[in-house]
Amino acid sequence: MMKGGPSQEEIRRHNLGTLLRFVHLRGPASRATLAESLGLNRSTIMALTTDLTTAGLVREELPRGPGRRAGRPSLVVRPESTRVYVLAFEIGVDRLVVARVGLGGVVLDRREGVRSRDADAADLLGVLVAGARSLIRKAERDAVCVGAAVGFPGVVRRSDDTIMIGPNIDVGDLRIGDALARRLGLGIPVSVCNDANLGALAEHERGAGVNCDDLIYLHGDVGVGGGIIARGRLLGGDEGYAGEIGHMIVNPGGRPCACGSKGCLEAEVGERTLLALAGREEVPGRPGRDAVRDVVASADAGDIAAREALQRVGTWLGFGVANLVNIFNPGLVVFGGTLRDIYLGAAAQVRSVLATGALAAPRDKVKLRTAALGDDTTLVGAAEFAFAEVLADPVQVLARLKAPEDSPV
Amino acid sequence: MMKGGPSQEEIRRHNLGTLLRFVHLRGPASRATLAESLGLNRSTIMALTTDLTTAGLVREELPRGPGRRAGRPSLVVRPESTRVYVLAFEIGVDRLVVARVGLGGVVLDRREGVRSRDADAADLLGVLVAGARSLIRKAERDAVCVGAAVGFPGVVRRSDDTIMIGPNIDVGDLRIGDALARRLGLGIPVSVCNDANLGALAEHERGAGVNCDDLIYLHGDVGVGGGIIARGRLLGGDEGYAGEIGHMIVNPGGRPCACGSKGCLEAEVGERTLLALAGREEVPGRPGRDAVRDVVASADAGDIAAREALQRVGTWLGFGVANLVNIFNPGLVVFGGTLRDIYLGAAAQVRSVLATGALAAPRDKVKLRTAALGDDTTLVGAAEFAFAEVLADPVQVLARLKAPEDSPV
DNA sequence: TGTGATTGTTACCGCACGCAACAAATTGGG
DNA sequence: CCCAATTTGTTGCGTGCGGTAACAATCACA
Repeated sequence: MMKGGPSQEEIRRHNLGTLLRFVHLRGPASRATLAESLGLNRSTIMALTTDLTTAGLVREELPRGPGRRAGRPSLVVRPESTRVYVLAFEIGVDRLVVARVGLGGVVLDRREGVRSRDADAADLLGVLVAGARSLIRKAERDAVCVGAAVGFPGVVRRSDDTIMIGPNIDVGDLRIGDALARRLGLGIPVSVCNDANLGALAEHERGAGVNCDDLIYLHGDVGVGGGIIARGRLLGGDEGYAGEIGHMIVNPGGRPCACGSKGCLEAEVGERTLLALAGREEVPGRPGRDAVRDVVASADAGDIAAREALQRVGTWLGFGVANLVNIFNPGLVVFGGTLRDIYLGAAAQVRSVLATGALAAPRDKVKLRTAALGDDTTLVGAAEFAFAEVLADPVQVLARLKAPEDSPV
Repeated sequence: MMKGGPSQEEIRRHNLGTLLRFVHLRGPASRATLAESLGLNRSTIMALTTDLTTAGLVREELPRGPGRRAGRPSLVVRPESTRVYVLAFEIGVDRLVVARVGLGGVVLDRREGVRSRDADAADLLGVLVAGARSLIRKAERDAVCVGAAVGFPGVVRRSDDTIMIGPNIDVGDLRIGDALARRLGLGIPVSVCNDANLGALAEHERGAGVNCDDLIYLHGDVGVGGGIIARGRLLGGDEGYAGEIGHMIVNPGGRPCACGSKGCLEAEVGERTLLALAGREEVPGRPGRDAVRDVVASADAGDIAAREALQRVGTWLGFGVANLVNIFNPGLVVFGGTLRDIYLGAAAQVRSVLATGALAAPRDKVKLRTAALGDDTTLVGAAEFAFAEVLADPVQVLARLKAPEDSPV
């Protein structure tokens, strides 16, 4: 049923993780604040911060400037942002990004490049590896990489990080996580995760949903993806495929979708459909994002075709959101990627459909927002995903990384 | 952020709860089995069982008959099924049920009655209270009631158990949980929960989904409801409304639904629609369940209209399931209530639509099953819901119940 | 009847956290 | 400039929980 090991070690692990996560997500905090927030004793907080300091994960400093209250000033615990970092990769349909993200969520350095839609897997890997190496080279001498993750626009199996479908990027049978890990040679695994799932994670932890434990993130690119945060955690489902909201059938018998079905949300509100409805041609080599923005701008400027296209797309988006609201009762729905622009251009229509299509009770309190992290949702999500292991067991993970010669596993 | 209290007590609570839950769900088990399954030491298991025995929650006995292996026979820990029980209420559209369910999940005693569809809230409460009192009277002298819960076919807010909508049962502004608790006078709160949510819980813990931590339960009655189990826990959403799958719009612009929208799953596959499509009239006073069974039987016997009605309903059900599979990636979808009969009569159609409407990856391993608990899903779920508190903190809850005069809270 | 195997029982140990007392650092007032 | 009040760092000690090990109890089998 379950194996827990000695439970006292688990308490310690849990408390170390909670403390580290606190300063990672909410920034530097005084020991007093930590004791208050975590509900732990002063002495316990000291023991924990001492451990983390020894491990090199946090630093304790005297607060600068004059304290506002009387009494001995409390030591400020801050994450070692420059010494502890992860590699975050984003594989987009139109771009490739690699970033070095420090503990605390600071993007220390990044490399970004466009990607032509017919480039193959080998090109892709080469660019990512070269970018990562260059980032690592520029890092400080004593910096430690504690994780790495890739955001990918496709269906990814959780058990072995295998890409099952990559509708807009062909990677064949390649396990890009393993391939990247091998070629980087850092001795750390590279996770692969669906881009919209990562977006949900990012918006939940650092974006529009920091105060909401039940939210849905909808991401538009060439396709439409989604991620669900339930009870504060990303929903994976039985094999990690959960969140493929883009293939919810909102219009049975509607427009054909790349997945083989008809009337999927993706088929009705995707970039290509919007352009077609607005009477525009897809320009090869031009990022879809710009084209979508252009349609929204034209609609604002009075273009009838663009306006009708947006309204039509907004209607189907509204049906999709209504269904999600009924099924999940989220506190928040976040629109990212091209859906951000589409929502901004069709909010009234979306809300109108939602008003008739969703039950009053779950509809009453749900908020609709655009992604607060802009175009970095996937990247930030990948970084958070990569940090997950360290946050779950800070000391052990760091001990393993610092003595790679000794213990084989 | 969080308050945990002394962490060691939490460990104890957790282990006591885990042990009690084990024998509650999987039946009597030897100490040796428990030690193995929970990953705890013999001595720890002894300490835990001693606590639970003292509290009167379990009993330890020498195993009957000859043991099969050599060595000293291990004491068997079994739940005190007759001494510790909960009250489970089911408010159905056509029936009312009260049951006394013992720890371990045994239905010790029950009272069931039909309910006319125009009965009001006062009648309803009267019947339930009378039934419960009669059950309590017949119980043993030293039996302890440790919880109570009601399954209700409507939208229920979690924070205060208020019924927001009861489409087929009018209870006005009445908070039936509080009302029941007051009239029973047992000093224990009575929870109220959506019936299909409870069905999901029941099928997960004692039905078709015991080995599946990500499943969806679909329940058909007059309306259609649902419940989602994700990572082994019931999904509630922001306010507890999650699971209103019956109001997912599968057919935009389709049949009008009681909720005001059109083309909801409930409107397309509900009892009334099936009867209408099959050319049958609703007979006042006749339980819908029988009418649905009759249609399925007729279809099997060759009735063309019934067959076409089933096929049509099966198509929409298939679209609904396909969407759920794409969004959640469940390992299992369970059909209960009238949907059990409908699925049995239209399985081929449902699977056919699922095959084209869901992505290959999540579709590949999902299983479709009928409810293993038959018509008792809601009742069993209510019992499990009522047991939740004792299982979370066995000793404290029992201590509170045994000394109600002393501590005010 | 004796032997090996398995488990119940008990005393003891390590560990994590809370508590309380004391030292240190700061603010503010006389 | 000094002192009281306040807040926090630091340290030693106590409590409680689970693990370990040794011994006693009970079974199957030869």
